[in-house]
This record gives sequence, structure tokens and C-alpha cells, in this order.
Amino acid sequence: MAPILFTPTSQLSSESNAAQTLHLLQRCSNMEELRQIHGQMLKTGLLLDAIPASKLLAFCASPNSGSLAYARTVFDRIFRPNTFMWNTMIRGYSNSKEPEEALLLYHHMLYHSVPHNAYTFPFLLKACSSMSASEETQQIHAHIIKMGFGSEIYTTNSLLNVYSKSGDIKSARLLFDQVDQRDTVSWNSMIDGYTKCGEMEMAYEIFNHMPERNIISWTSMISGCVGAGKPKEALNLFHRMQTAGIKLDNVALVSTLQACADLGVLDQGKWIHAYIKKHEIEIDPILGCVLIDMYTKCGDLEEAIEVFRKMEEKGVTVWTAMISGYAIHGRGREALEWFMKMQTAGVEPNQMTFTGILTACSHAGLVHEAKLLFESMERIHGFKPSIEHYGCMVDLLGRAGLLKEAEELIENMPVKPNAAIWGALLNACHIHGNLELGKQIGKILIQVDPGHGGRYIHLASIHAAAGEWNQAARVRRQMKEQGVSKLPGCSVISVNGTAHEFLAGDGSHPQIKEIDHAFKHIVERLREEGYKPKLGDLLLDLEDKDKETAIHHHSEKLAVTFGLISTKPGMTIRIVKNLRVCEDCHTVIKLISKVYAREILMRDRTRFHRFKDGNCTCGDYW
DNA sequence: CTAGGGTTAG
Repeated sequence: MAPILFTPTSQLSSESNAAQTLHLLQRCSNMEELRQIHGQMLKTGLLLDAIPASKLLAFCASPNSGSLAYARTVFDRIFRPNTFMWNTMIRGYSNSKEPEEALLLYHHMLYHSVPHNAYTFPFLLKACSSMSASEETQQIHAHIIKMGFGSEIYTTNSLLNVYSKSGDIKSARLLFDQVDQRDTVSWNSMIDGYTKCGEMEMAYEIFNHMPERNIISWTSMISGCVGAGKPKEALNLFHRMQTAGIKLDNVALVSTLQACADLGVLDQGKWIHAYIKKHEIEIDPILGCVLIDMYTKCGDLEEAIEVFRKMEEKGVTVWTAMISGYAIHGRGREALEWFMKMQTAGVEPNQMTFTGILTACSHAGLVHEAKLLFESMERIHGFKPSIEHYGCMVDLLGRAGLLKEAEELIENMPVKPNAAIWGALLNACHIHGNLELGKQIGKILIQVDPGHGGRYIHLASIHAAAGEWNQAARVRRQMKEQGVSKLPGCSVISVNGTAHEFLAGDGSHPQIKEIDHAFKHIVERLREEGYKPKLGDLLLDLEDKDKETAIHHHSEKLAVTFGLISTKPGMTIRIVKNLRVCEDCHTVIKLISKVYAREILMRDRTRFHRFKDGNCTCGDYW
């Protein structure tokens, strides 16, 4: 005889009592209350009824105010839980720090032959996704087909999503082509999958062919472009999205703000901030964080502080964004003050906070402070320094001229040095003219990072600086033979809301004639101020005249000149460069700031330079 | 029940 699973509530307690308890459960808001209700249900026997028991479980297993451990103890005492209860537990674990428990529960569920329903697999697959369990995903995929859920759209969409998220775009595509039902969610998962693999063309293909696009389709494309280093395309999509009449939400704004930050287009970023204010969009912790990041990366620290002040929830990431903001501006002392304020406010720094603060020390030459912080990481905060932190320290010591100490740190660190570590040391050798060590490191770097054009250029220019033209040419030949190309220098300047892009030696700008003409005048004027082109370590073995032509067509010079002729006198010129600014350009821009009475704000690969009255905030330390 | 968002060394 089959056991009685659940006793009807009416036999155990009065109807009204049960209804009252259920009502309480419905309104329950925290675990304290829940415990009391649980006790009541135990006493009255209400817990033996499937529906109240399910409600109790669902509350405990919910991620917000529940307690998964409590849910588990309740669950374990339920005699033959039904499918809903199993699903509830699997869902709980899929959102928790121990998603593997979801898989174990599923295993038990199979063992006990509990039937599945349409809610079982989405949760289970989410668990697989968060633990990157690819083998298990395939096994579950097989079960899905066997148990007849192969056409259930939530289930197949979840499968598509796991495959896409894990980078297995082949399996995702196979399934996508197989299923007989697709909706916007299915198409969106494919977009996500292609962008995660860096296949933007395929993502566009999907995007262009899907029958209906919603905000998630657009946002996935935008964030895909940002991830692929195509912020201009991201902004393009953003404008198209608005033309399509899509109502913006926080997530779409976050991705777009990242594009603004990468491009350094303050106007566009400000426009979005104004939109947020106008439409009274709530600045949640993530949106606040990227807003701050956008302002600091576009050179407006004051506005970043303003956003910070107005935020209600100031978590560690928001503080870290501010500290990193000060770092990129070279304002190390203030970064330290914010680091202290943060801890006074009771917020503990995390690994990234340390990356930020150590970078800040590095750009400001605060060697002593950085050493203390680095040492306190493990001793006070309990973090093992990661390779990024070692990278910061090598950079800091190297910049400060403490090459020996930097080398010792690399030798003694417990992790294997990567390209970034050697890169930091090489940079230091370059700055401080340690050509011998530089050549050694340069060779190591090319071995570690043979596909990176910048490494060859760096080594070649060290040879050039030593007057070893043959060696320099040899390195350049080697680069050519490897089929590696140099990343061209690129500067972006935003004028009247349009981003103008200049490449080194590029003649494609519609106003290039005017720009060339204007620059000739500028050079003449600067020569009167004593300017002499610095050609010393230019790696090309050319006549000085030709070298000068090459150096005078650097992208940042084109951009600054364009800025001078296309903006009103006295207006700040804002430029973003993809590589480190060269020494000659740095000198020229300093002089321009004085002679033409312009403030010029330039972000290069590592930091901001604010040129004013013939000086730069980097103090020639970059 | 399924799809999009965070600060990060050179």
C-alpha cells in the first residue's frame, strides 16, 4: 500500500488556524518571523501539508531575506518532497555560493524518480553555468531530450544560455538551429555567445536577422562592442537604439557609459547623466560606479566626486572607482586620503582597491607609502598580493629609478612573472636609460609575448637610443617575419559632440590640409621659444629631416592642432591617446599650452596629462 | 523558470 504522503490540513487543526498561519507566512519578511511560523506549523501539523510546506521552503530558499541552510534542514525532514520542493531547493542553490549542491540534489531527485517539470532545468542549468560545469551540462542536455523537455522553450533557452556563456558557441549554434521554437530570448543568448567569443561580425549577423529586438538585444550588442574595444560602434548602436524608440534602462546606460569612458567623450557622458536626472532614473551602485568611472576617465574629477557624494549606498567598488580615478590623474596624496576615509567609513578595501591605490602611489612617486601599503595587504587585510599588485610595485620602483629593487622583487615574488611585469621593468629601463638591462628584458618580452608589436618597437628603440642601428633594424625585421604589426598611435578629440580620430601619419581627415598648415606655424612659433625636436631614440634610421616629418605627424600633434583651430580660444582641449605619449609630443604640447594659453587635457595609455602654462601635471614623470 | 551591467598594474 502506498504511504499517505500528506495529511489534509483540516484533520490536524482547525481551518481558521491554518488559514491564519498561511496568511502570516505570506506576509513574513525575515527569518526571525519565519522561525516562529515554522514552530507553529510543526505544532499544528500544518507542515505535513504540501502547500504550506512549499511556501515555507520557498521563503527560506529565496536569496533576499531567507536562509538556504535553514531551508535545507526543513527540506531534509520532509517525507517525499514533491517536484516543486525539489525545484525550490535547486533554485536556491543555483543562486548561492555552492551551486554544486544543486547538481547533487538533482542527482538525488533522479535517484528517487521524482518527476521533472518545466521549472526544473532552468535552475539546474543556471547552476551549471555559474560553476562552468561543461560535462554536466552535456549530461543534463541528454536528460532533457530523454525526458521529453527538448521542445520546452524555457529549457532550451537555458541550454543555449549555458553554452553561450561558457564560450561553447558551436554547441549553442547547433542547438539554436535545431530547435523548433525560438523567441527573442533565444536570439539574445546567441548574440551574447558570439560577443563572448569576440565574434562581433556574427553577433551583428544575428542581431540584423532577428525578427524582434528588445532592449536586451541592443544592450548585448553595445556591451559586446565595448568588450571588443570598439566603443565608437557602441555609441553608434546607442544612437540607433534611441532612433528605434527603445526606452533606456540602467543596464543600457551602464554599457553606453563605458563606451564614453573608453573614448573619453565627456559631452556624451554628460548627456547620459543629464538623461538620468531628467528621467529620474535611480542611480544604483553599478550605475553610480560607471558614472564615476566615466567622469574620471573623461577628466572631470569634480563631477565624479559630486556623483559619489549623492550616492546612498557606497560600497567598496564605488570607493575603488574614486581611488582609481585619482590614480589616473596622478593625484596620489588625495588617493591616499580617500583610501583612509574609506576605512574610517567602515568599508574594507578589496584586491582591486589595492591595485588602485598602488597605481596612485606609482604615478605620484610615493615609494615609501606604497611599500607600507603593500606590506599591510597581507598582514592587516589578509590578502596575498596577486600578480597585478606585484606589477604595480615593479612599475613604482622602476619609475622611481630603483631598478635593482624592482629586479629583486621579481626574483623573490612567489608567482611567475608575466609579460606585464617585464613590460613594467622594460619601461623603467627606457626611462632611466639603462640600455643594457633593457635589451635583456626586451628579449625576454618578445619570447613571452611574440604577437605583441609594442614589444619589438620598445626593444628596437632601445637599440636606437644606444645608436645600434643594425640591431634596431634586425628587431624590426624579426617583427616583420613574425607577421606582427605595430598598433598605430591613435588620438581622439571630441569637438561639439563629435569624436574625431587621428592616426599617426594619417591624411584622411577632411581638414588635413588646414591642420598641416596650422602645425607648420605652430612649430615655427615654438622654435622661437627654444623648441628642438627630440629625435634621439626614434627608431627609424632616417635623415633628421625625415625623422622630423615622421615625429610631427604623430596622432596627438594632429589632434591638438585640430583642437586649436576648431575650438574657441581659451577652451580646454581634451584628447585621448591609445598609446603612451612620446617625449617630443609631450614637450610640444607643454609649449603649446603656454604660447596659445590653452589648457590641454590628455589621457594616454596610463594616465592623464594636464598641460597648463608650459607645465604638465605629470611632472614629466610618466 | 530562460536573455543584457561594476572599479583593475604596463
